Amino acid sequence: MTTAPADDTRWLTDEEQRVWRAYMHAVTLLEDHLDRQLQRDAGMPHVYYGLLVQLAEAPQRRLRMTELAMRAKITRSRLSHAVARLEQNGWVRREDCPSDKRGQLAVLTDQGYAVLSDTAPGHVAAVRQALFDRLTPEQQQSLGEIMSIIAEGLQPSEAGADLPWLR
Amino acid sequence: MTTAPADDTRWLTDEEQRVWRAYMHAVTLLEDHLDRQLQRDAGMPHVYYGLLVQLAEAPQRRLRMTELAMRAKITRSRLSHAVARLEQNGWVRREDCPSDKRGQLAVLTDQGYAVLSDTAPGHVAAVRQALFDRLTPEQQQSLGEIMSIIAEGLQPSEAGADLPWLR
DNA sequence: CGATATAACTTGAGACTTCAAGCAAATTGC
DNA sequence: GCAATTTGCTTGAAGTCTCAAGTTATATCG
Repeated sequence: MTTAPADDTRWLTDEEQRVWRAYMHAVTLLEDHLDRQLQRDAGMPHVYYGLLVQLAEAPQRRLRMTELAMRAKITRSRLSHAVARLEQNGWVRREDCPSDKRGQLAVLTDQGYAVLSDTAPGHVAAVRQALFDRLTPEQQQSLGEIMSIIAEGLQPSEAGADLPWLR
Repeated sequence: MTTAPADDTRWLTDEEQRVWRAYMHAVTLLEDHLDRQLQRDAGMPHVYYGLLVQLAEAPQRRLRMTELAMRAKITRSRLSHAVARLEQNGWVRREDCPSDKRGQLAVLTDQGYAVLSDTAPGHVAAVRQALFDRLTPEQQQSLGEIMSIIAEGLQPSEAGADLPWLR
């Protein structure tokens, strides 16, 4: 005779299930919501918008490709394609890196900066309406702590994720 | 003379910025992480996996397309494409709805169920490792409450989002 | 009943992402 | 110094998602 296979999997409890589903629902709904908002008002998806924001904050409004990819938590490959598109829009420009001939700098153009200025208020409003306006200060703080923990755990002190050999 | 344009935008405070960025980082890192985990171990992205889970839980392991789309928080269109792919894998099958000739049922096949059985433990482990194992019970509860609030606010008591006229 | 509107779902094209592979420049290690 | 490795970034193809438009069936209503 055979014995039933041992199920030593620690399945999620009912309560954990509820938390996990609420998380998934909120996250997908919110990302969809912001994607639509920005596609409509700024003509680009949320990720691309985030790239412009990073550039706007950087000194000289420029960043090395790899640095930008790490800050935005996306792969280099994805960034390459994204910048190509943003370049076509005239919102970003590429420049050769003076110190490293392999390197490329993504530079926010004046036009790109203008788009950002025009659309940022609407975007902030959307974020407020969906998130901050609905949470108490305690919840906001709690959310920040929790998300920091999760993010930290997922970063092998690395962001590229283009690098399969790490992990 | 002209006056400077009034900036009545309620920008995010530094603290709000921190929360918002932590949120974005955690969410993108986690989704990427699970997408890779499932692509590697189950041969499908996270969303598709979620569809199989929904079907597995449904009575008769079948669901109307629209119902499935709502539960998974995706558009009907996206679901159509997804089911087409899952059908090719032999994990889902379409059936005509007996009561409504327009309707379609997505049915989880035995093969689909098997894939789920095989890969669920690994996936649960990944979720635990990334999320639950890192949070205190209080934080887990807090996360559940916060995410429920956000999700609720984003659902016009509707999930389709395919429906521009709502909104 | 018949016209009109609505609902369920699909389709195709274009945009975006991923993955593996590729190229060139910089770095490492004898 | 130079071969081997690593780093920085790009590319193309295949997969996925969005958006608008299309089809068929049901519901509404005068």
